[in-house]
Amino acid sequence: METKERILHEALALFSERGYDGVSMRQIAAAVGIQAASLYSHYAGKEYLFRAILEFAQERFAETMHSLGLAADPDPQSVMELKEKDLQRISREIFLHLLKDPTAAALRRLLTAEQFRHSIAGQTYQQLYIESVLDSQTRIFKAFISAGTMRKGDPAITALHFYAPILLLLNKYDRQPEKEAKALAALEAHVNQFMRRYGRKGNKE
Amino acid sequence: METKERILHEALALFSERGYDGVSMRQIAAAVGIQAASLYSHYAGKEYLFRAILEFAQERFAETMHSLGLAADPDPQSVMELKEKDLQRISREIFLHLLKDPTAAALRRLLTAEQFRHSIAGQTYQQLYIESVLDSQTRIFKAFISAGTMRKGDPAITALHFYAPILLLLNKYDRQPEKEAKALAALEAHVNQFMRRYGRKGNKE
DNA sequence: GTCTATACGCGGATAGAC
DNA sequence: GTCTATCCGCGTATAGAC
Repeated sequence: METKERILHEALALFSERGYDGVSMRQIAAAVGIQAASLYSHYAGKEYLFRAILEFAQERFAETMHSLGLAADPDPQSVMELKEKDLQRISREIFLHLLKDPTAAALRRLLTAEQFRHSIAGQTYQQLYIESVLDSQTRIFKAFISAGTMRKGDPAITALHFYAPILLLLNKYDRQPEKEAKALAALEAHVNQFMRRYGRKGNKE
Repeated sequence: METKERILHEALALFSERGYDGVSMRQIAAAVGIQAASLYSHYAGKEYLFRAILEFAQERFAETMHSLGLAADPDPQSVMELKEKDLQRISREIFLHLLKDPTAAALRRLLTAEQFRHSIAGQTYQQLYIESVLDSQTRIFKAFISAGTMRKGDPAITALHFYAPILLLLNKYDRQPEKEAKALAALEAHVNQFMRRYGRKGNKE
């Protein structure tokens, strides 16, 4: 990996643990194994390094969503082909990814922590972890409702009901890595109860 | 207000905007109108001041919950007397309080931002904004389900379905104070759809 | 591109007078 | 309890040699 990339990853790891102001350029350089002055050959300053991390976050997030079949600009056809069981798979995959993938978890923590201090970080956090996911889910549920797979209801609120608990569980189990099994059980219980309440078959209850 | 209290409130306001490491003791002193050295007559150091804020957060939160009829250690009788319509009122009141009350909003933002850096802040965040609320709501829904007011289902998951969207909406509209009306409309739509899905009368759909 | 050396301000904190 | 004065380390960043 090139030095510039190594700097970005080491900085991300440190920032996500101690915050932007809690990490010095010297410490980042030490983690990379170079002198602090050398960082300035790659990034014009600490702020520029931080912005590069924000851009990296957006790229990574888009890639992840795409690989899970949740592109920001999806093929309408592919949305129609999604089934209810895909929701179980997708929610589980996205949950584990955001919880355990070191880079994804570091980015999420960093954006969460810095959202109020740097307006760009706030916008990025909002865009990635709230709006883009809700939009994506809203499209899916709209298709489900049209197709009769799900009960009628505002698709945006339905997406909120599906996604918000996932985000809260992520938050809750973030600091308790030893309870991963419990986290997954809670996630599954959430999705199951959601299906019973929102799915067509749920009316039998 | 005593100097010690003024220090705590000014520090809270500054920390919540710029973070713990983003605010110096000199800046806090300037906001209060004294010299930095004088702060040490009230708090032994920056860390001690921060911990005092965390303790204050717990007290304030408990008071707020109590005034909304959501004590941490509730009278079982009072829980039974809650009605469905109380949910609308409570959710609206707690939402507006956490969103707009300056002290409550500052505490929430500060704890959100610092949760990964100071383990005590992380515990406090988790305790206040996740566990205590979910526990409280779980008790209420358990009572509702027993009383037949609500459909059967895991009360803990039901609480998750009720509270998680509120927390997400709080997060979403935190940086958009001009959209308060929209935020309240979304909150009401959430609670309404929740009622239709979970309430007894919802079966008619 | 990386190094050493260095500039210079600001950080938390303390001493001691009033 | 508040002030002035001060300590000293660490922060970001630059200059210039290799």
